[in-house]
Amino acid sequence: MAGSGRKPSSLTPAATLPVARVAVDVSLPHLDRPFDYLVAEQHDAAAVPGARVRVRFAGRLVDGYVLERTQRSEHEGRLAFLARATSAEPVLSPEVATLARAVADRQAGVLADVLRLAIPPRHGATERQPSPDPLAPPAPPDPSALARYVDGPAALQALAGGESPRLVWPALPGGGWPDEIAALAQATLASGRGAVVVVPDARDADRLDAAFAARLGAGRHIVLTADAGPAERYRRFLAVRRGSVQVVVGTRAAGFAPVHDLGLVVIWDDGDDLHAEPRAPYPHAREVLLQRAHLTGAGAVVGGFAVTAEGARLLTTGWARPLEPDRNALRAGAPRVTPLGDDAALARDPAARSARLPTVAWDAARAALGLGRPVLVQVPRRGYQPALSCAECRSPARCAHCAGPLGRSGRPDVTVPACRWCGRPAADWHCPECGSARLRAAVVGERRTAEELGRAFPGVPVATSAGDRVLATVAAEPSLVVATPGAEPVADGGYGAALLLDGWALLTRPDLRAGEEALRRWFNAAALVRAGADGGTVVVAAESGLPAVQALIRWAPAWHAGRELAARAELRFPPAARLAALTGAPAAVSDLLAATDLPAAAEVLGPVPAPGGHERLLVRVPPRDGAVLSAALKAAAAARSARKAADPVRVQIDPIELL
DNA sequence: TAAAATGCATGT
DNA sequence: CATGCATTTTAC
Repeated sequence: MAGSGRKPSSLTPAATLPVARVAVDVSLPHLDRPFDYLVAEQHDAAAVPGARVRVRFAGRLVDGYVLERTQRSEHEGRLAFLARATSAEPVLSPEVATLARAVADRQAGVLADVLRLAIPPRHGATERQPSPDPLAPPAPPDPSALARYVDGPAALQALAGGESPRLVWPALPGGGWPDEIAALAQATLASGRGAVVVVPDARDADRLDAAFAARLGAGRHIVLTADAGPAERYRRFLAVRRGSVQVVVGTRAAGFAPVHDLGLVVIWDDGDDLHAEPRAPYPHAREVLLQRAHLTGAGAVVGGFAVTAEGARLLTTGWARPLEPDRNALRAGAPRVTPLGDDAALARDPAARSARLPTVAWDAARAALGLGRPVLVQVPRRGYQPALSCAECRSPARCAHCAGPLGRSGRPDVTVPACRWCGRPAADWHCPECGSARLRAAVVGERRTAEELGRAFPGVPVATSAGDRVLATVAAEPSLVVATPGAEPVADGGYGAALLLDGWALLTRPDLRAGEEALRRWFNAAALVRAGADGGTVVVAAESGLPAVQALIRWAPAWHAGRELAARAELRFPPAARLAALTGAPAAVSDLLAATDLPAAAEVLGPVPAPGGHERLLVRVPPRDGAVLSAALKAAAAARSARKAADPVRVQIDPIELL
């Protein structure tokens, strides 16, 4: 102290609320809590709750957000001053701060990682520009906008009246859904509240953009997707945060959009795995939005042509109610569905063998083309991993111990199939459905469909839509449109027919959502086809006895979802259980597991080998223990990071891609 | 990446 | 067993 005067003496703390609680941008689990700093007079005005700041943390300068300003600190030691107040823009709203904390907790992850997903990078020049003035609330929509659903008009009236209905919405086929979502947002706006709508990809966001502009007029909604540049992205984010716009449409990160007075969250096609965030802590947009509705008391709509098992569970727990289609509207709108029968019949069909296009499908396509209408052909994507199923009845092969999917790591004649979850070999496997002991690998999709179709229908133009060359729309003219699932263009007036040729490749995929996922893709394609009364036909290359095929024929998504949920409950799969996947170096995984205070009901499956010399281990608990499990895993990870354990372990809650 | 805490060699 | 210097740890 006898030396030169030190810098704290040159700074004066702010007169009131001199302490800032700061969420520092540090991903270490044991440092995932607020840290207190003194606010110097010169930073007093800018360091408001929600503002970005820079602080000296363990020697280095890091970014952070002010969570709150307080008079005193609980911290025993000396407080450092904020190094600087980056800007006075309160980008982190209290509501989003609470949401991000809850999401981090559920995912056994760190707040800083969630905030990185929730808040776009700052763009200073943009921040200096004003955002537009907010518009007055619009008139509520005519309740008839949802007249095709039994309780649709009532739902709109409830939203307009400030209530918060929670709905699972099996959407009617056709192109009406973007306007129906726009009507839900309009009703919410009429109550003075805002809405957040999350869709799987930018193409769906574009469709909603058009529908919202048509229904709400200009300036009432904003699109938040990843593809805008940094300045534009920040400009739109600020317009939302400043309250200029109360309706947000976008992809998964838009689920965190800081909409003022949130009244409604909507997720469209929640079974699409694009809703699963690939970056830590791997939150799923549906879970983010449901958590948000829970925390804020906002309404929630889980919609899509298909219904997921998670959606069905919201109904069985009573958290949500169904928004049921009117029976007449369904009968009038759904296409006619023809299953192709078993594949023994296909094998005898010479047309199927030569052109790979069964006669039934060929006839349906020719009829539609004859009426001057386009035909959609859905083909599997390349690269499905072969999974094992019963050679007789095609049921997926499952482990007798934990019901995980069976796989084979090497040649069929030398290796024994083993469970991909717990690693147990399944040498004496027998099919629980039919008793057969023979296994077969899944059918792998073919790629030459477009050329072959061109030869089968000479003179008819063939377009493809897949991968990075995706078409948005096709004209109401005779053409063949070959598309992979998720890349189907919308046809003006609807397709005359759709041929769903990927039946077995979809149904025997190795993940536990195979049936649900196959049906979801079929529904999404079939919804683009004209109504049966208008000649619309869907041909599906799968056996009519399968529940997924039955659900398509009867257009009964909720029925299938209920069955799927029951099946998951039987097998103790999510959402009827909570799973945590721990992946990393073998020693690190066992170290983390040993440090975890597991709930009594926890079941440990594995470890099994994972790519890169890693191992993966699963922990399964009943749903009610989900929060306890996440907290225990987080605590164990914190203990590891505190003692500087080198190799990391990835923790994923209910990971979407369980092989 | 800065201060504090701890470790360690050196000289009495 | 102080002292000075190097290394490790903490994290406001």
